[in-house]
Amino acid sequence: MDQAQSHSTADFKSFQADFPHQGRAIYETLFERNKDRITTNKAKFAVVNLERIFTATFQLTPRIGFPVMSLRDLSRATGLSMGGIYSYIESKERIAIMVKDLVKLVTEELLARARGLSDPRTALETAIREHIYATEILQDWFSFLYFETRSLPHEHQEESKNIELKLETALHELIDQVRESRNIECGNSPMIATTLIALIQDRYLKPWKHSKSGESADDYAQRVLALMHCAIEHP
Amino acid sequence: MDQAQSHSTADFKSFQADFPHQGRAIYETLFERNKDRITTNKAKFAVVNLERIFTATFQLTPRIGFPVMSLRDLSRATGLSMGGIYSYIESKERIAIMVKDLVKLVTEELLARARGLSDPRTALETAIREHIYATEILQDWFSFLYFETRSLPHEHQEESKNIELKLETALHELIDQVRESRNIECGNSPMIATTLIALIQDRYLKPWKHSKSGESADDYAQRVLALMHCAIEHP
DNA sequence: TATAAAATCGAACGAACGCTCGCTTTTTAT
DNA sequence: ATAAAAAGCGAGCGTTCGTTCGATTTTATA
Repeated sequence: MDQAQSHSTADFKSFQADFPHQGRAIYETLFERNKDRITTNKAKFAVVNLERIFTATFQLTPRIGFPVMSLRDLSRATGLSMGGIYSYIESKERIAIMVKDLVKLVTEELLARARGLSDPRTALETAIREHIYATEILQDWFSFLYFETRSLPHEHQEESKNIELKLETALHELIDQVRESRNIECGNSPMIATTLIALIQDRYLKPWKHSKSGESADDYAQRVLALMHCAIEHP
Repeated sequence: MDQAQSHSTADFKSFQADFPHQGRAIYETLFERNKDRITTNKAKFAVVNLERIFTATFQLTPRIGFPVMSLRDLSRATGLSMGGIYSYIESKERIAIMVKDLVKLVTEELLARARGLSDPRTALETAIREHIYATEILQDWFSFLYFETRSLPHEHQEESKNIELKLETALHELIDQVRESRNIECGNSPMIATTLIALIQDRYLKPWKHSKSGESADDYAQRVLALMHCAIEHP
């Protein structure tokens, strides 16, 4: 119990200290969840090579886009042969599907934890703050999914949109709960939820804008929350 | 004078009535601006075929992305042969560059007009409202540029980002002017400008979200402006 | 250290790509 | 109506793509 909730802390540093989806743990997760599609059996090999594959993908795609990245590019950037790569993916598009899978997993875990908090205001703030923190750590993954959703097979494309729609609905409901507890009535909760998601995304989608200012994730989260409370309280 | 300012009106319908970049006029502009690259001489042919090419592009790319759209796809969707298409574009990537060009033209025109208004509050509101209206009319163009900027040659990629950066700077300065005139001091103007752009973009980038609610451009603009004034006045 | 198993390799394959160019059809002008 | 000019065509070019599979190297086991 204590452990399961241990990283619902309020600043980035302590979030990062307990956040499970970082470093090689990501690739252990990926390996476990795709064991049947991967011909290599030993985690020892899989983890290091999956890391190579995704690191190279995130290095190549922001400049040129996923469809333009060829497996020869990927082979060069990973140091693996084409055949080597294909013992970890059954097809090129599987790379994109695995990214979608991890982003979905992380988003749902964070949302579930926030929803578990009893106080609506704390739940709402935690949901937003932790999404900003998680997308800071997993920027490459979230950014890739946003821009490359079009490269996914149709059913996975729909699933990718649903990740966002579910989060938006959850935020909108939490906002309504906060307002109820304070007897504020206003119909613009969906608009505020849209704004919040747009701001969370803006930060990880436009590093060329945000990294220039150098604002920390903590400061950004604080600004987003301030704007949110302003909008909630002055309808 | 009167005529030059004639479409700075406050609702979508009257904006649309005077907005020049609509229908075949777009393709006349495109033809004029690319005459030297287009082997066809007569506007009569160019306008109808450019329209076919861009209509087909905007029909194909949202599902599959620009790099995956082949010229054979485009040939099928336009009814033109491959050779026919190549008398209007010198290369596939020129399609994307022409989109960037038009979006840049429209954005700069709107911004210049808004800046020309003397009252800061009116200027700020006009800039935002008209951007929402213009992106409603030219949704395909703005959406294409956002997602396919990666397919552009490097220098055009930079230019595409600069369109957004210039708009953001302009909005942030206008917000400061509004605050000055009311003696409100606060350092979060850049954050509000970021929010405004994120909200304008959200609407044209996610039709699968916004068209569901059926909210009109007028209503959306009203909500965005309300949120903005709330944020400006309660620092 | 020998041997079986697992992991890795990369040349080769058919398909599809962007683009060209000699030809045909349509339009314009006399 | 006829000739010259413009527009449109599409098979074919060289290249590159994602993917495969028999050969080779590395690892695990005894």
